[in-house]
Parts: sequence; C-alpha cells; structure tokens
Amino acid sequence: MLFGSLWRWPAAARVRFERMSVRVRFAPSPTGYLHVGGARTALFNWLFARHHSGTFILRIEDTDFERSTQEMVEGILHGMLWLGLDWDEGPLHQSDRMELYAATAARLVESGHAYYCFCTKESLEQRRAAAVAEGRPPRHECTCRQIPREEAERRRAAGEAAAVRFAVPETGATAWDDAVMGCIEIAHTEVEDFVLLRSDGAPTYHLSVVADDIDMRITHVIRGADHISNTPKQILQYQALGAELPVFAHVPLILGPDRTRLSKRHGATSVIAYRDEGLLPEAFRNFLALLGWTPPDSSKEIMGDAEMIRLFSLDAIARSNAVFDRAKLEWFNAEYIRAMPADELSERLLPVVRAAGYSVEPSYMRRVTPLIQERIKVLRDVLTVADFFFVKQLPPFDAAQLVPQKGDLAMARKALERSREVLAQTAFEHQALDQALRAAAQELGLKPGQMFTPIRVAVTGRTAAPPLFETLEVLGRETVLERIDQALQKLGATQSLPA
RNA sequence: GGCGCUAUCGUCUAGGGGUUAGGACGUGAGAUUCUCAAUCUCAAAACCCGGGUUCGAUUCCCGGUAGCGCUACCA
Repeated sequence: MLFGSLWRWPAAARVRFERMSVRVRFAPSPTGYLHVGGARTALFNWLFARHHSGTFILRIEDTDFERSTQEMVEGILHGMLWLGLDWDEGPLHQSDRMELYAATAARLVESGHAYYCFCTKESLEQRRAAAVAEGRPPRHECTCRQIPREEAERRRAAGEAAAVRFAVPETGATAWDDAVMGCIEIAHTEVEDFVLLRSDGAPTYHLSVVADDIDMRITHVIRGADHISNTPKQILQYQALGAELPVFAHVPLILGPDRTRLSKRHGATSVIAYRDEGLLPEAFRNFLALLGWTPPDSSKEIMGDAEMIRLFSLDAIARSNAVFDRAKLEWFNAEYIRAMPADELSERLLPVVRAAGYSVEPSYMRRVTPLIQERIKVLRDVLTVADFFFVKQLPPFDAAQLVPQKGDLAMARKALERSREVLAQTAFEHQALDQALRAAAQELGLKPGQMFTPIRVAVTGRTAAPPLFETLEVLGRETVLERIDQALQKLGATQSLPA
C-alpha cells in the first residue's frame, strides 16, 4: 500500500523522500576484535537505520595494511552476526577502493586545498620530540605548504617521495551541531595540516572516511566520542569537495569499572567471548542499548528489538561516559533466560553441555532444563549448576555435608537408610516421591530438612541444588539408589565426624 | 601542556527554579520454602566544589576541580 500511495506523489516529493532516506554505516578497523564499545556503536547505527527504515552499511576500514588482518575481519563479521546486527550493504573494504581515495586527494591538490609534503616521518618525529623537550606544543610545523606547486610537481616527477597534506585555514573555526553533544566549535589553530595520502600513496583514515561517506551518501555519522576532534578535519574536506555535510552524532565512551576506557585488562574484549560465556545476543543488545541511551519511559528496561527500534532516537543519548556493569548485564541475561520457552532454552543449552564433554540426549536435556532455568544467569552456568545430572559418578564431596545438624551422624544415616527403602519402592514421579518421603520423615520424627538434606547431598553432591523431588525423578531410580548407597558407605567409613 | 566533552545513590539513569530528588542493577533485612534460585515486602544509598542570578538553586550563568577523549605518514 505504501508503494501504491508513493506512485501518486509528485515527482519532487519522491526525490525529497529519497534524499531524506537515512543511510548510516558502521566502520570498524580490523586491527582488533569487535569489542563492547564498537558493538554499541554498531547497535546504535543499526537501531537508527531500522527506526528510519534506512540503510545500514558495514564498511571495513583496512587502510592500515600493517595492522589489519583477515582474521580480524572475520572476527568482526562473526561478532556482528552473533549480535544479530544485519547490514544492508557491504561489507565493503576500503582496500578495494584505493582509486577513489587517490582521485579525491588529487582533486584537493588540484583545487589548492591540499599540498605535497616532502618531510620524512623520521624528521617529523625528531622535530616533535624536540618540541616536547623544549616545552613547545608538539604540532606539525613544516614549510612544505610554501613550496610552489610547479616545484613540488618537479620534485615528485624526479622520484622524491611526498605525502599529501590538507591545508587547514590558519584562522577561523569549524563548528557543527552534533546530534548528541550539541554545538561544538574547534578553532583552526588547533587543527594541524593532517596527512591525506601517505608518501607510499596509501590513504589515511581522514581521507578515506570522507571519500567513502560522500560516495556512499551517508546521511548520519554515528560513532564514538573519540572522533570529536577529527570532525573538523572531515568537515573541512566536505567543504573543500563541495559535498553536503552529514549529521554528526558522537556517542560517549564505555568505561571499565576503574573508569578507564574498556580494554583487555577488564576481561572479555571481544563480543565473541560473551557468546562463549553463554550471554544471549538479545539480552546483550538490550543491555548495550541502555548503556547511554534512555527510552522515553526510563522505567522500562527489558525491551525487545521491535520496541527499541520504535523508540530509538539520537537526542535521548547521554553525553557522559558510562561504566560497563557486568552484574547488570547478567541480570538482563537471566531475565531473558527465564522468559524463554523451556524447550528453546534446552536447545541452546545442549551444545554448551556437549562442548564440555558430556554426552547428553536432547530428550534428557529437556527434562533437566526446567529445573535450572531460573537458577542460571549465563548458559555456561549449566555446567556448575547441573553437572550432577550429566555424570555417572559424582565427584568427591565432604561427607560432613550429609549431616544437616552438625554431629548427628546417626540421624543422617537413619534418614538415608529409610529413604533408600522408600525410593526402592515408590513410583519415580515427583509428587509421589514428595508424598512418600514426607510420610517417611514424619514416621521417623524428622523435620523435612533433616530428611531431605542428606538425600540431596547424596544425590547431587552439594547442599544447594534444584528442587529435590523433580531432581530425583529426572535422575531415575537406578542412579538415585546407587548414589544413596555410596553415601551410606561414606557415612559408615566415617564413624566419628567432627562435632 | 593545549584543545574538546562530561559531572544526580557503588553502577546505569529519570527529573528539574520550590519535589519526601523517582526507577533499575547491586547490597542488607524479612516473608515464602526441602536447600539454592525465583518471587514479594522493607531498608541503606546521590544532586563535585565555590561564586553569581533569584524570594528561593541540585536545576540557569561563570570559575575551579576531577574524569574521559584527542593531540601520528593509527583508526
């Protein structure tokens, strides 16, 4: 129906509609993994694109050949896929687009907005070091900008290597209205003549972003606040190239608990590590979105994609940095785990359990899952919470745990012996077991805890476990009796427990 | 050092010239219970500092301080 009505729009209106259509990109550099900060930037771009029914482009910024690797490219793609951030165009690689950058740089030289610089990296570094030593600001200061174009061309033709630098105006300032940060103005005296093309002909980031963002008709540049000081360098290029400016939106950074920028020191650096721990991508998205962005109703925290997309807007993004809160992430994850249909959870748990070396059938996993669903925060917790379901032989445990009230060895033994009789002849169904064992406890004059704790410990090897009767039912009579016999032996061997 | 951004409970945040400064995570206590978890109830917990504007500032303005970012032929 949308198209039907679209046809009837006047042509001019259609053109305007097209021009307004949102195009955003996530442009990671494959010199590292997709980390939490990058993931959130990608998420914000994705939410913004989806909210506006726009286009989300993935672009790999691999102009630093030395540090970019194919492995990282794949890691980033996997991370995006796992997070569920699907892109509409790309992945485009900047390394495939070198002609565009060379041509763009040539245009800037041609129009007098850029010039050749014959200084070597080494001499610049020396000068910088000297400046710092003398307490002067370490700014780029060379005289190549004064070299007449003809002379520069001659020297290049003679084989002299040169970088291309942008000629930043000496006076004035560049200002823009940032969609997140508000108005920002930076004086040109603070912006040095940055390199566009390295002396080997490779473009720098400053050039390739602008050339690509123009070429891809990017309408909104949503990226980390660490790019704020780069923005004047880019706006200057747009202006020199006569291109229309995109909207800039700089989102604050994510910090570690020590309030420094999130890094390897803070644990998981790649989002893939979170997958491996058993975080759910939908929970991770929800958590990440709320790190810096607040929906109109700030009391609503658990939100699915559809709702986040519906409510997302750049002006509701905070301007201050946020600390990554691991505990809250786990709470989100636990909420999503509890809300998930048990069978679905079971399917997601199975590979985790199998990867740990247990051979478990799907049907068995489906019976275990409901017992642990509200007891795990991440999928991997299944290995510590439910391991006793998957092993034939329980790992060794302290016999003293079998005795609920310290020292009352006889009572524990009595409870276990009687339980064994009951369990040998009761149907293995949790309600029947519940009834029978409670009755037996009453006969023996024991409180429920006195009766059930020894059984729980005998059967699970621990004092904290899922509900006892359901657990017994799932484990089955054979295993349960075997474990109770072993526990009784253990108690027998320990005639004198410490009081 | 320079430039830029920021500043509400431990953390994520809401709010806004007069409020008991709200919510969530986490923490503590209690209820429930066969343990744990979940659930429910309650509690402790914040407006960085100093000036100004104002009858009144946590809110607006200025300064300070602190944190973060940038300061490359990295991105």
